[in-house]
Amino acid sequence: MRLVMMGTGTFAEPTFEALLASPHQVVGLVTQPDRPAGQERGSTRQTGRGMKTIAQEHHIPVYQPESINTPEGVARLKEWAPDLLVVAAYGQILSNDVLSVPRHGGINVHASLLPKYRGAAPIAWAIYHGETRTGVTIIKMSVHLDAGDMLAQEAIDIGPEETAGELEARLAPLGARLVVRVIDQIAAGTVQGVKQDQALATRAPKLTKEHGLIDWTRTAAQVCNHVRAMQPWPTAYTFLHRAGQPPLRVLITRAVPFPVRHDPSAAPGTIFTDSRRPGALLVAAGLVSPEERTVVEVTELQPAGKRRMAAAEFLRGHPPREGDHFGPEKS
RNA sequence: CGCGGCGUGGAGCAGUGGUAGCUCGCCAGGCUCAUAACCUGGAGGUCGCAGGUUCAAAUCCUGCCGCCGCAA
Repeated sequence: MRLVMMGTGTFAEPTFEALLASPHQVVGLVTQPDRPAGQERGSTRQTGRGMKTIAQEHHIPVYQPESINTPEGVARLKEWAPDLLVVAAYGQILSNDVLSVPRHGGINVHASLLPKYRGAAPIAWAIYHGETRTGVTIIKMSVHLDAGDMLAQEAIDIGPEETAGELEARLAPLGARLVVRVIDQIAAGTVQGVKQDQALATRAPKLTKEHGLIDWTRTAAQVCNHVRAMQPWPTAYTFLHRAGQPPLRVLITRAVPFPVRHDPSAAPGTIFTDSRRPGALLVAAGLVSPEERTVVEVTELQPAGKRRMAAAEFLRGHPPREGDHFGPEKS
């Protein structure tokens, strides 16, 4: 079959490479336009090789429209005369006109166990809500977001300390395997779809920076899920409040629940240490019962303008004083 | 020329014109049944680099290099 790949980012790469390795013919790549890429900064942010680079290595034509849902976009797709669109983390909703171009329409690789977590950030929201199991679903695309019939699904466990970035890295190859299987079935005419149960559908909206703000009144487990879910982007953050000093923005990059029973009268966000845990930065979190307040151990963080550091290092320069606490910018 | 923060002994920080300091680590010794323990002594910095202002600069000014955050 003649395939057009539509996708952006590291999640799409394994799928793209699997298509290229398959007997099917990849006739084009549609990906997001190049955004003005900031300065190179030594740090190795680029985990993937880039969809565009992969396409060029295989001499696949690339199309990067601001919107694919224009007459021009549809025309370009028609020129490629695809039998099927394969979509993974493309970032644009496809119009009916676009989906009507190929005779088999489009299929989407979605990183959740649909119908749960429909939307742009299924991995992060699954972790945020404390799920212990998630997976990949291949769906027939329809005009309604992530609501089409399910063509294949496979589940995996989520590690107790696994971040969204780590989980994505495991889900991407899983999706690539599934999608190739589904394409073979479509080609053979043996594919079978299963309707989604609308009643079980939940939303996983696109993340923004504001989603990173930590609410210390939630329980320790919830705060830690939040931290994992926001990693590596947009990253959980809070503000360090000290007497006589302006709030210091602090990114929290790793945190685990610390199983101690803690004084319920201590306010959420209060910073303290414990002799049983030398070098540990502990933060009071929300109540789980009137008698028990849970505690978060922050193990890695990044103060504004500084590099990422272990909690023990941070404590040397910021020894906790009475009244120091984490919280929103104003408190 | 997108905006901003920062570069001070091995680590993290304070110090904004006048003898370079704190916490941790390290070395030596002491104390203790014991403790992220405590006590004593010690090593380790040309305060990113180069100019300038000044009697005097980590501290003010200019340029450069490097690191980081935001915005994309």
